[in-house]
Amino acid sequence: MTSANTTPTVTESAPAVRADIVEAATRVFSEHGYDGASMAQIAAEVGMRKPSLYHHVRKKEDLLFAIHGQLIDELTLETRQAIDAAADPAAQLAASLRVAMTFVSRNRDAVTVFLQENRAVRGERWDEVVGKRDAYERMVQEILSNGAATGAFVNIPPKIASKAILAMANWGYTWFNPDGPMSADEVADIFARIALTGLSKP
Amino acid sequence: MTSANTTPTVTESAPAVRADIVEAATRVFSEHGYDGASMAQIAAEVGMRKPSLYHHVRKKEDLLFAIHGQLIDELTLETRQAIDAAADPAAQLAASLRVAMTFVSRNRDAVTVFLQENRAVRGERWDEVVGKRDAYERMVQEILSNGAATGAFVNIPPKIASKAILAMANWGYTWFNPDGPMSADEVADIFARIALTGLSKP
DNA sequence: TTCTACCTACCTACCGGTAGGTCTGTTAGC
DNA sequence: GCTAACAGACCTACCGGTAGGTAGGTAGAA
Repeated sequence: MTSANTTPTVTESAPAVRADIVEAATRVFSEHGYDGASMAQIAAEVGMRKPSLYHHVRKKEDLLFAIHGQLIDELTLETRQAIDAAADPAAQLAASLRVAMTFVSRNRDAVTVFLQENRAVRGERWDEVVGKRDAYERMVQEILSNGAATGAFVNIPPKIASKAILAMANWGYTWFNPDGPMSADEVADIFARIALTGLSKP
Repeated sequence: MTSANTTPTVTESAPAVRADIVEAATRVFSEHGYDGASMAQIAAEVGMRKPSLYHHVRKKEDLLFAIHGQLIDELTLETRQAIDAAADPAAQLAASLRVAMTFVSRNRDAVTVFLQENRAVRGERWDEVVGKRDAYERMVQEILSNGAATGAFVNIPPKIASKAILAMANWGYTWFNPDGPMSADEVADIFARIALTGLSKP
């Protein structure tokens, strides 16, 4: 049994097919952008005609919504687990960066869509996703303020510092190549080194 | 007399009007994305009808091209000057970050287009822009390898480290608000602190 | 029979871009 | 100084094409 939708915005149907469609949409959106992609392209990727898509999906926007929701849920879960398993703020920060970087590496297309196609992410319908996105960022901010409280980190506004740290991992979607010379873990360790040393007290 | 174009890819006409159009396109592309934006919207922003636009611009793509070219030229120039005016690698790195961050702050729309709309940036026509973009990044990489050579910085692959550093500034386009509580300079100084400490030897 | 999953055919809206005309200010010839 | 030609800048009307989405039908499984 595949996972049920948290918000069933879409006509229920064979969940496996729907997952295939979302996956195909992820690839097509990533390559052509949300506006540049056509439903016909997505349909072709799944091996059906455009109108058949509408048997499983109500609107084009639903696909974008599904991609965003799925991604932020998975990333939040993985990060939460990594944080809980780490001993102190420094280890938590390193673990979060590692999760983020490997996540970007493993889900390049989805991350590309998530970070690049948020123009359409507006209005009531999206508040849920935006809220989760903020909650994710708050997890990182909390590590930073805990670290500042215990004296592990220098006293820098967590809202700004979190931007710097997440930027490193997020930006990976523009350049990181999983088949390149370095693994996501190796890159993450370098970034963690910069971040941890950069935030440590002199 | 206003400045002549470095590459006259577009029908010459009153240069001031053309500049207005590029500026309008920057706003509209930034808000709706390249594919989501229409020539009619851009025309309306300048106060004319769509067909009149084509008196000044040959194709929609020319506008994107103009935005990219203009931005990378300005950013490169400003960064070059800042680097040349700084004494040592550490100061150069801080200065570059400051230039990048204030640039993002001053040209949010253009930077948004530059960083977000590069799907269409392919083919012969764009090689020039891509080359300049790489050259910009190489400037930063050089600071890092110089710093590693003089012993100011720890020995981290400059290609990776430059990604981390540029990420901080670039990512600013997604969140930084010039009317917010902190100035671009203040944020840049924080980032520089993280980067410099993060790269310094233990 | 009824439901699911798919199809062909089609609708409306809008896109980038063109054709071709008009208005206006500048210049040339007398 | 007057007029005729010209060119730049803009317009309305329109084209071919494609987009998202719908109508309505069919084949097969239960």
